[in-house]
Amino acid sequence: MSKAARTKQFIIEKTAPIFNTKGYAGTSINDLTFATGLTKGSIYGNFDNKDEVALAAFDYNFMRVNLYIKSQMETQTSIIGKLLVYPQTYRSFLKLPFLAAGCPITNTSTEADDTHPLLRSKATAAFTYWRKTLEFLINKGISEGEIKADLQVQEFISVLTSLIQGSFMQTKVTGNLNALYDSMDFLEKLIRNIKA
Amino acid sequence: MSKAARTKQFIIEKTAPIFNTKGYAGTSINDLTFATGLTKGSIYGNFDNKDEVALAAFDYNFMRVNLYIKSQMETQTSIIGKLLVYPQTYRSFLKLPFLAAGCPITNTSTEADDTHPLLRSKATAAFTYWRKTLEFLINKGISEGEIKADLQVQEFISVLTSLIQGSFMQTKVTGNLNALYDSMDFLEKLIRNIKA
DNA sequence: AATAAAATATACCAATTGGTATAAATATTA
DNA sequence: TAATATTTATACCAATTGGTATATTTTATT
Repeated sequence: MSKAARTKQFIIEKTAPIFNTKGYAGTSINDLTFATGLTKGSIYGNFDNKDEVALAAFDYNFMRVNLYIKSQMETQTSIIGKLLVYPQTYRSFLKLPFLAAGCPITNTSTEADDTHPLLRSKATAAFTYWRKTLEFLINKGISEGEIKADLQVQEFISVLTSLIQGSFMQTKVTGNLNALYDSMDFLEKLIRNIKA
Repeated sequence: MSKAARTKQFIIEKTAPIFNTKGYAGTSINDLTFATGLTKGSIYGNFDNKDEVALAAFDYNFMRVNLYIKSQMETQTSIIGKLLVYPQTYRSFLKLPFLAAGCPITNTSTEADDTHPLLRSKATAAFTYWRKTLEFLINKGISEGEIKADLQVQEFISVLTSLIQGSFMQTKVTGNLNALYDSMDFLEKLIRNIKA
């Protein structure tokens, strides 16, 4: 790994939480120099513009959530067990630094949907990826006989993702954990209920 | 209504959609003059600063959604019918100008949760109000025998609000209506299912 | 160790940011 | 209608915005 690649990575890691917290419009180049301890020249030597840093930061934020979920799933053998990782992860978001500032998909979606096409397409791709992952898991569960064959897969996926995004956002802003816990309780019942 | 009051109202009405679309940090004073056709002096003559316009704009955006829901509920006699107004409203968001740029609560929540205490408390209050409204309706339904007496009211409210917020946001950013329709189908089943 | 290449810091740029003082125009009231 | 109060426009402010040219330092190669 060259020095340049390492610095680039360093900039991404240090600035990703800033973008997730303050948003794209709310984050200035000065914020980036402050977070990294580097100068403007150094940042513009590694990235063409603010956009590029923001896009890389989103990828990084999304990847961190993803890797965590994946690693937790590996500790589970059943499909139901793997699906339960989602409510369990978001339930404990306060202990997870990459979720403390909010879900990067939610944050990016609401800001970028009408303002920033590039970030928006990143957020859209993240949803697509998430849904594909769920689809693959559930279909596997169905073909292996663990999950009910008559499950309405797409509806189930929509409900799961909506419950997570909606309840997490609500709890983040109100500071009241109940909305999150209630919804995750409900989601866990839903997941256990699709068992064949 | 004095000229000043009318101008103030005019500024709020014209700028509210801008704040809802671009967010607080993404909206400049210039955007406000552009949207209103007024000059900076005129805006600062009616508001102390950008914050005040933003807060008034949020109130206005929230009120519009609220009034619409309320008016739709008045066409319904049963509590179940009134509850069904929520999924029906969000389902048809494309036809509703005040929801086309996204739900003001969601947009404000995700931007302000870690950055803007005043806006954040507005968003929190909006959630509290929404939940109280639901609580009142459901408890009325229970006492009148229309709704199951053993319903877990708080959990139901959390699930309802989360499904709406999460699915609407997802559909807004991906442009795919299915996530919204799926979740609203599911929510409608949930609502019909709490009938005594 | 010398040289070429890459990375970083400094100093700058025009444009835009939120905000203000003041003058001109418009409403309101006596 | 005249006087007063309010509302709006103009012109300005310092600070910050994203970005760049260039000089200096650091890294990699021979």
